[in-house]
Amino acid sequence: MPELSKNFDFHEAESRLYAFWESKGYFKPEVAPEGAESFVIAIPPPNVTGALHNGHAMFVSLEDLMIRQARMQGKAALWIPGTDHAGIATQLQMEKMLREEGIDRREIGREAFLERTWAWKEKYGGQIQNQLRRMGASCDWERERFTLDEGLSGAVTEAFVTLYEQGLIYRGTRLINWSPGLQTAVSDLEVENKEVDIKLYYFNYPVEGGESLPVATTRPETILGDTALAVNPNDPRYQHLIGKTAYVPMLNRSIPVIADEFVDMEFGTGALKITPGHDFNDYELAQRHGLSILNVMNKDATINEQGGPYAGLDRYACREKLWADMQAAGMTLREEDYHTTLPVSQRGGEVIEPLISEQWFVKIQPLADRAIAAMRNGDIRIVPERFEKVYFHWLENIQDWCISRQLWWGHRIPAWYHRETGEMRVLRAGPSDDSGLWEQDPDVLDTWFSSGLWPFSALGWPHQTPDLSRYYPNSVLETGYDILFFWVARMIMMGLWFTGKPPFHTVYLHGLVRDEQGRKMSKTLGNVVDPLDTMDTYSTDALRFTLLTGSTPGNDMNLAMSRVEYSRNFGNKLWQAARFVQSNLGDAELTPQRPDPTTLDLPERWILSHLTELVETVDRLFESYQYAEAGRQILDFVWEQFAPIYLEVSKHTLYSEDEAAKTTVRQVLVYTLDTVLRLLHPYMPFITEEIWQHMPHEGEALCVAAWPSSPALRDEVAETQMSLLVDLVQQVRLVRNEYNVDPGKRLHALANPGRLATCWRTMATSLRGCATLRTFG
RNA sequence: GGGCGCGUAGCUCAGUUGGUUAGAGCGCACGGUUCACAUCCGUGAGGUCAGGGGUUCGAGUCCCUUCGCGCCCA
Repeated sequence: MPELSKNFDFHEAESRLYAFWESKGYFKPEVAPEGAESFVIAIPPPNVTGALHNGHAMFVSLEDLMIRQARMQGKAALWIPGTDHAGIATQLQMEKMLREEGIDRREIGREAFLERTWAWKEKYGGQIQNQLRRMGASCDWERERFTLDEGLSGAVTEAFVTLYEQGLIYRGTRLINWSPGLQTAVSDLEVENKEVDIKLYYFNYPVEGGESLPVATTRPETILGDTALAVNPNDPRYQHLIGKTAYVPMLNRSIPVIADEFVDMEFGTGALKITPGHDFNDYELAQRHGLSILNVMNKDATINEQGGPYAGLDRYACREKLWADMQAAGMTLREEDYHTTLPVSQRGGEVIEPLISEQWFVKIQPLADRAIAAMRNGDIRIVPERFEKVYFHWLENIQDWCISRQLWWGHRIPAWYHRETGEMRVLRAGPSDDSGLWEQDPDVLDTWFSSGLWPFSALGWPHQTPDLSRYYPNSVLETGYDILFFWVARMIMMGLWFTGKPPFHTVYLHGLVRDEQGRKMSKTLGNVVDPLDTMDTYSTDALRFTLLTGSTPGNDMNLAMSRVEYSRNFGNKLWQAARFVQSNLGDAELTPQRPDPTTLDLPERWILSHLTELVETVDRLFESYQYAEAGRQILDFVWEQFAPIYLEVSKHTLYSEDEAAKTTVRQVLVYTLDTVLRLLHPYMPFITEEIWQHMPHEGEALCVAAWPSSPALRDEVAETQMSLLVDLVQQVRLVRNEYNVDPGKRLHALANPGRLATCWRTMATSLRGCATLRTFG
């Protein structure tokens, strides 16, 4: 067996070992015995345009840990890799690149745009996969999928048409969230609320008979779309105006004054202008009262012809001009500073405009009901549990899902319209007649519609493939809590609906990776830590171990480089311990078998007792997903017990002439190190594999070696006796320190061991070594 | 407005059925070059576990409350 080098050259080893594993097919579930229980994770598919960031590093570390442990347990472990076409994100990136060439996408048209995007994807879309490989991700790359590939597109069509046939997808004209920057509808979830300081504008709304009603608004431009005024029926101030006619400022359009209890008498002036075409509350109120709905805005948020003289103005320009005109007309009262939240686009950041528009929706309640039930009856659970409450709250108050997007990059909606008759058909295969009169809906689907199918579409659904029957349902779904609604809840809804089974039994949610001060990493703040740099400096194993031991489920983690450095140092400690073991094995043929308990002396009984405890603790912690604590326990064992105590004590025997004792100690060293390497492999796959290959081992690779079972060598007597000895060493060191004795100087020590005399006598030599004593007795 | 999380040493974090004297790393101070490791070893300083109240033989841990920070939902 070649000697271990003085230090671990991780740069060289990482790529070599990864290539070795992959070429051997270890990442494929087929390495497990036929009929083995399966363990399946579908990767949260990164954006195809993406580059590795710490969020990816976190999920890779966790999922690879789970997969590697399952593989070692003999399960058919399958981690399905893939990428997401990420509609909006990718299209924006492509548009930007075109702009840099001076091209507007509309100039080249849809076909050419898609062609270029595909070409770009083929050329550059692969970098994230290679970065996942660098992280050590043991995915089955032969099963890699892309959400826009043929199979998955088929799944999307099947899902869409099925829901349509079931009456759960409909097309309708409704008030939706419109992103003027992206020029598309977005779902509720893609709208974020941002706190802002703006103005609240007070003015007099003219009412018939020369009267007026004072009203306040934050968006004066919406006045143009008012179709009613509302007051609270119990408000004595405005009783006399109910039922009268008011006149829209500057347009003089007649609108009614109505009464509705919804109006808050305390807020503003206690009177409300109703703009059903541009406000969700007003829209509902208008439905209740049968008010007309007026749209005064174009898709680019300029005012349309309904705005009369203001037509063509941008919404904010209109706000100023209209207000100025009203001031000139003496209708305004005052402007107040006002703190509130505004809806902004998750992607573009611009203010979202509620707009009346014809879109496709999923009638989601029936799907949500099943998703609620599956969580309630325990078919699915979330780690940590508290997120179940969040999940229930969202599903119990869910709104229909707007799934159409006015983009080009995505799954085109499988609906066709007849140019002449206007007839619409929703079809799996497109119109059968080639009259050329059928035109496909130009819109594409929300990216999350296809991601929602991922756990089964990635396995071949709707076809009953062998993979689908073998690996669905998946086992665990691991991702960040920030996409619990976007992705997790939707996978559960879709999975239950289309397959009748929960797509996985456990959802593990991790937190955000923040910078050392707990700030979100962002390019503008300049505090982004590139995991590729971290791996270059400290190794992949160090980054993984840090992420895995530094975070608890559902909680954010502040990533401190000092911790990564410490993890790197831990790897070195393990490496050096392995070098010591290796260099003291002699010529004997050894295997990593459990040592024969009858041959063991105190130190051996002691270390194996702690090893027993470690294996059992790690197992228990793994079962409850406490990977951080488990990792720290392994580190503690190596750094507090195995290396500083057992290795030191073992020298006494190893450097002696007692061949039988030497064989026992070597056996214990090999066995203990082997067990530690197995436990640690899911955390630090590279360094553990490298050491393992250089130690006596059975089998081809640690990657596919068996997960350790408990040696069942707990020995409390040995633990107690040994800890007394360890204390003794510590006391001697303390005394030396206190009296400033040269650490190299050998001392004479006297002790009265009482009934521990025998035990102490056997240990005398070891103790002399640890405490640098000349004599001890 | 409703819900959730966090607050433990200067900094980053552990501490999951309540149980000895609250732990670790980094940093700091002091001391160490022979035989695995300076990516190391030894010794040490440093904490009203955010504040207050309660339950208990016993609370960092459970309950109530206040304050601060953050997140989600409306």
